Amino acid sequence: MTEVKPIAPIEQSWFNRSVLAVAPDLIGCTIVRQFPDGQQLRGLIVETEAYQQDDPGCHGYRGKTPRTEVMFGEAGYAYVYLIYGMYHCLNVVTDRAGFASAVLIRALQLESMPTQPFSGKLDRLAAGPGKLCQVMQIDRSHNAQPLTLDQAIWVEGRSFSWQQQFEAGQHPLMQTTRIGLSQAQDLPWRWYLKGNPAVSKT
DNA sequence: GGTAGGATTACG
DNA sequence: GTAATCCTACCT
Repeated sequence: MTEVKPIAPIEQSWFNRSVLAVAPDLIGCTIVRQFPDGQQLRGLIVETEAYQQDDPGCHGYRGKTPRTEVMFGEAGYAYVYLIYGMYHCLNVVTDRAGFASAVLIRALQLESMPTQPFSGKLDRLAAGPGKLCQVMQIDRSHNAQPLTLDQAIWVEGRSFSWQQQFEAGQHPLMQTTRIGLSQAQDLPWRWYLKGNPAVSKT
């Protein structure tokens, strides 16, 4: 369950496991957004949620549709969808092809200030799934893209020092219920770093 | 072709 | 509490 590859970037096979194993393991990993001009924006993952096909809260619960098709495919791809007509959410597809599952990335701790004029404190700029897509400029054009090094978005594993701190108990990992659902609210499939300012309060 | 509702957020 | 805002899925 806590098998972690400290090698960056993460390989496709690492995502090809149960979403319930990948979602907590993604905490402490880094999302890297590379822009066409070569600039990078990097953020540590501090909050995730797991969704899978047999779960009524999952978009894939009622079968494959054009929107959810990527969730049914190979692991290691981005699933990006629009919510409430105004915000995008970034998910990482996990597990085997044919079984819909993905990790929703809910909050990042940014490593540096983005060049775009965003207001507010750095540690709150990527607090929430909609905000992190705004600040990282992620939208549906990134849907179904592989999260590999040559792409606009990829994921890097935990650094050695972070993993050491984690094992020393300096980053308490909490598990609780998911946010904003009208179904399956009771499943404890949300993970976050205790005390991190980017994590949702509720 | 019409429409209800949603894995959100900021503001009062 | 509620508005902003529009795609998706599910009807007819």
